[in-house]
Amino acid sequence: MSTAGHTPSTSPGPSASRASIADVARLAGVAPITVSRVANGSDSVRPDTRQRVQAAMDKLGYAPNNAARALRSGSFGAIGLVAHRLARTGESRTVEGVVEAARAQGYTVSLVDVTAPTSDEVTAAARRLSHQAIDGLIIIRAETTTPAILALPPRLPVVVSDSSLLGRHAAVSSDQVAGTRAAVQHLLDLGHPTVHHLAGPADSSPAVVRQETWRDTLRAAGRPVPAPWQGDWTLQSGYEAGARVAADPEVTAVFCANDEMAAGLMRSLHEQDVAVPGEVSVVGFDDIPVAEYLWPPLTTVHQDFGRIGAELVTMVLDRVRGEREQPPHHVEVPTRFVVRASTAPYTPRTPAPRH
Amino acid sequence: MSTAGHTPSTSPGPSASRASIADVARLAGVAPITVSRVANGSDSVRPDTRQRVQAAMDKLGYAPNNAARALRSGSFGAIGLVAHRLARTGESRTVEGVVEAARAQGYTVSLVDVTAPTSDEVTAAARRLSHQAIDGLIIIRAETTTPAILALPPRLPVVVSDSSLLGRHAAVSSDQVAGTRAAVQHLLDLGHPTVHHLAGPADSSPAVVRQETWRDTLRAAGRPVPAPWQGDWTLQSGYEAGARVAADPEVTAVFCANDEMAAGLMRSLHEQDVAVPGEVSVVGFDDIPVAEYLWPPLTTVHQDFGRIGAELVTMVLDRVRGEREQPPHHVEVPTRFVVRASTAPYTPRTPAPRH
DNA sequence: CTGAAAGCGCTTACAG
DNA sequence: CTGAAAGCGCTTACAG
Repeated sequence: MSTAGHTPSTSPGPSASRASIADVARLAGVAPITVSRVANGSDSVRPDTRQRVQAAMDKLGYAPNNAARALRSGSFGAIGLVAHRLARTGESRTVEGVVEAARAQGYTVSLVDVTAPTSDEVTAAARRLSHQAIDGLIIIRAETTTPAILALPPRLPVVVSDSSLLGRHAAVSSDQVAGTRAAVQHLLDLGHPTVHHLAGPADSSPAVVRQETWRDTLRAAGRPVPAPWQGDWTLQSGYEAGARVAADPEVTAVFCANDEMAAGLMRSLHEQDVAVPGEVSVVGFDDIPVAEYLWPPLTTVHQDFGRIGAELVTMVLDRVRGEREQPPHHVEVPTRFVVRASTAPYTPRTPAPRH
Repeated sequence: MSTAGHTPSTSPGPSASRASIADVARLAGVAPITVSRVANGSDSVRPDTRQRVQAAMDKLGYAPNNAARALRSGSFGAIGLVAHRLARTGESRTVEGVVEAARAQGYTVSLVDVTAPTSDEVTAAARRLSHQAIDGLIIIRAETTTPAILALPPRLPVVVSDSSLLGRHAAVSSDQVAGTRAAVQHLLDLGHPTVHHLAGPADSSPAVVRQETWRDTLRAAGRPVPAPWQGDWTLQSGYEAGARVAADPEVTAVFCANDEMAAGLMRSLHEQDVAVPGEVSVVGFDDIPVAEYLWPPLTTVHQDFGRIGAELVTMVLDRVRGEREQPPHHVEVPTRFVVRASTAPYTPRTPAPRH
């Protein structure tokens, strides 16, 4: 390792001190504005001039200073992104979708996370980002159910992926209602007398939508609505719910508000020798990559997070480029119900306790 | 929804047109420089002046223009981050660690992804980011085994989390060697005659390190070294390897280069009625959140991605703040071997094919 | 503790 | 097709 930095640091490519537009202009024998035109791909430069400037840029390793460019032009080539707990599957896949779509449009993404999805935190994060020189802002899953008023910088185009802010901001969200309905109906069609629900946190708007739709679907079918169990999205909370499922032989079908809780639940049932799907059918939500490889493979509602990310970018850049402010509108990305092996036709459970 | 935008858009907080430092100075009756000092928290402002300026800033909803600030001061308050396939567990957890640590230091993160971790792609991404006005650059897992020369902008502090660039750039990485050794030794200690290996892609440097260490550990113990199987990190490739494991009764212990492949492998073995760990012990690498909730719970090597992210930020900001260029150094984050239920003492497998 | 002047590096009008 | 001038909004020296 000590042999590494041996040769003097004259790197092969760009020169050591950062070249400015004036340096390039001097070397090429033109005015700075001409360099600017070449750097920005303007048509109105003679081919030989362009070539001379290009050669000078290459020789000096010129890279335009984006701060200066942004200061003058008012456009930054960057989209701000506020996220919460971004290592979670849905979040990270959405971020990936945003970053890929942004790159395709020539934008980078400025990322800030919040420790809690409260409107204060989100507002502070947005403000920090707007200081960072961004053209538009995407907020991923503020998730709060209180329709918070975000005190965002004026004139900053904003798009959110949280349905709780619908009507107030432009939004992109999954069609949770259709997905939930398909999941619950699937279990009813298999003959289960009713469907139990392991819910997400009560302050999460997607969790609330899923719970309400589960309840409405049962009611529409004239089935009893059991009290839902309260989870918090984590594998651990699904695991803990397993004890209650195992203990109650009336429970033969469980709709979980996400795949992680379904995975935790299934593991708990395995440990207690309750057969899935022989005795209890389990359905998840999200279709995380591992869902297909759980044991048994999980029946779930697929969300297309990548497309949500791409739609968010499309919407925010539409607003960045559009002259006038557009009315808040809403794009709903379809979900897809995926039947695998964690659900089976109803059979009554043997009420005897096991060990 | 049509009732939403009813009240005229005089938002309660900031005024409609963006206020500059001159506007604030005029309102507060001070010079622009004084506003600058207040905005930057300088000590040398009298409390009453500060208060007057603060009031004016609040009234006008003033937010400093970061482009102008950056242009003048040469500091941008942003760290560039190049990532590949960032929705994967290790990547997204590392990104989260980076973003959290950066926020704690008052920095935002400018994120760009590459479609392939080649040196050309990474170089192009770094160049795009350097145009974006960043103070330093973090490259997550370039992953290539060819010690590529990245043509990075001069004077830009760079830290990578790829051990293949060690000695060339400052780096943070997991202690893969210790983790792998612990995993293989654990299986040998359980009495298995040898340990098979489901490897990661050959062009990935962590995959190569894990494979080499697996081989060295077997050799050091005087055990035969079976030909490794080739995977590609995906659940699917683990699942496919399952057919070979099931078909060969000599295989009683498999060290997988990551948890996803281990999960795919275990599902395949379940389907073929090969008992885990009764007949085949399985070990993974990474300790993804679901690992503990797989069936059976997966024995694996825990990597602390969050800490890797934090160390990356510490190192790059050290270089941003330091006057002189420091010699490339290397931080190795410890791994931790976690024994769960997918491994068991050796028993010979029944060679007969089943049902 | 406060300020007048200069300039960071670029691009927007305006000329020619 | 090319350029001289002005200025985007801030902060760095330098005074006082």
